[in-house]
Amino acid sequence: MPAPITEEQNRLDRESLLDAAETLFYAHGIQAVGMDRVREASGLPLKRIYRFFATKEDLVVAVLRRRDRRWRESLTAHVESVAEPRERVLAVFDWLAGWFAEPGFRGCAWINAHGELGPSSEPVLAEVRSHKRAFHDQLAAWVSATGTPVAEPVFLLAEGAMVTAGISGDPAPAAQARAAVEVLLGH
Amino acid sequence: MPAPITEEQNRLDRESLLDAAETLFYAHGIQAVGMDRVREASGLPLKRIYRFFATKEDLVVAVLRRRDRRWRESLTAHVESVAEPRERVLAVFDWLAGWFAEPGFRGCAWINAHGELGPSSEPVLAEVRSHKRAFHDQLAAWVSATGTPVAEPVFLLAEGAMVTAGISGDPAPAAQARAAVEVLLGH
DNA sequence: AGCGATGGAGAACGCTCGTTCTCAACTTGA
DNA sequence: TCAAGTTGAGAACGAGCGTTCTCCATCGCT
Repeated sequence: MPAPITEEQNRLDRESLLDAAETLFYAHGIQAVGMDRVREASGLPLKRIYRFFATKEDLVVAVLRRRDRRWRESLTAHVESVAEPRERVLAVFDWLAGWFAEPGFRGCAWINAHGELGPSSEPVLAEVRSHKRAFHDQLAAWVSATGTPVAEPVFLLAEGAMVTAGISGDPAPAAQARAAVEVLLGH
Repeated sequence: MPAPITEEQNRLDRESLLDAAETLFYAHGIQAVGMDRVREASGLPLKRIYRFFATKEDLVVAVLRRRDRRWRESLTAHVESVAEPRERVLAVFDWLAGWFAEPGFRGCAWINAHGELGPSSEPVLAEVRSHKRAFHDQLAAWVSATGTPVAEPVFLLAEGAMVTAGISGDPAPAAQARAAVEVLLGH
């Protein structure tokens, strides 16, 4: 064996690749970003990229999957740092407010991916549904801990806030949704 | 002048073109549908299509604009056939339920277009924002007639229902949002 | 030192897209 | 009837895509 690549280097490069692809896809849309731009941004040769992921579609799914893990971990960490069940549910919307206000925020990556590839890519559609179901179930668990059966409307308010903030560029929907959730949870 | 086309024929063909484009764009996504497929479905020569709309982007904007007019007219007709203000607001969600249950429903065309072209087409982005603002303002007027200051959460519930029904394919979010609106409007 | 396999850089391929062009057929006014 | 100009059908073009291939430098091993 001649000039191998260490297992550790492989892992680092794979993360760089996912970093570059995620940033580009989120900022410009998936279909608008060619594999050449991913190569340029990641610094990896095309050959290596296609050894990690056999097709662009595989790369897209991997990006969404990693983003899902990180997104829900970040949300969970924020929410579960609060003790009281009712406050926990409200903390979801505080976290959303922070997300919406981040520079470069362009809406929910999964809603956007659904709009772009939902009709044409079965694996991407499955990944989007999986993410939304996971978020729904997590949120429903937090809501149910308050003893108030309002999981569905709270979820719809969160989704409405995401899509509206994404389109308008205004983070205000997070606070508006939060206020409505306070009412639904009872005073 | 040799072989002209009547003004009336022009109008009919233009509508056929918009019909074909709207159906295809909505079903398969905008970027996934080439101008050749629009030509085939509309039966119009490419030359004529480009005389109506100089670019595909112009066609997309025209499709969204006509759909916006029809969509809001249909909603308004349904809602304003009801007299009582509170019932009017609830009628919005009945209308949404009917829409979500239509065969071929694939979510909100504007949310989808935003996901596809929001980052890359300024005219499409403007059209999406214009539609959402118009819907918001109309809905807010209906809500404000009830004397209850809950226009924003009602709008977010509607948006959340649209995006969730679009991704899941399940029309249930309309009824869930309706139930929450009943609570917000007071019993 | 030399062999052989591997990696990187990017050219190349096949395809599809949006858009434009060619050209024969046709309609109409003189 | 004839000339003129518009129309329709589709070929053609240039660009960009995802993906694969070529080629050379590089390294480990005997």
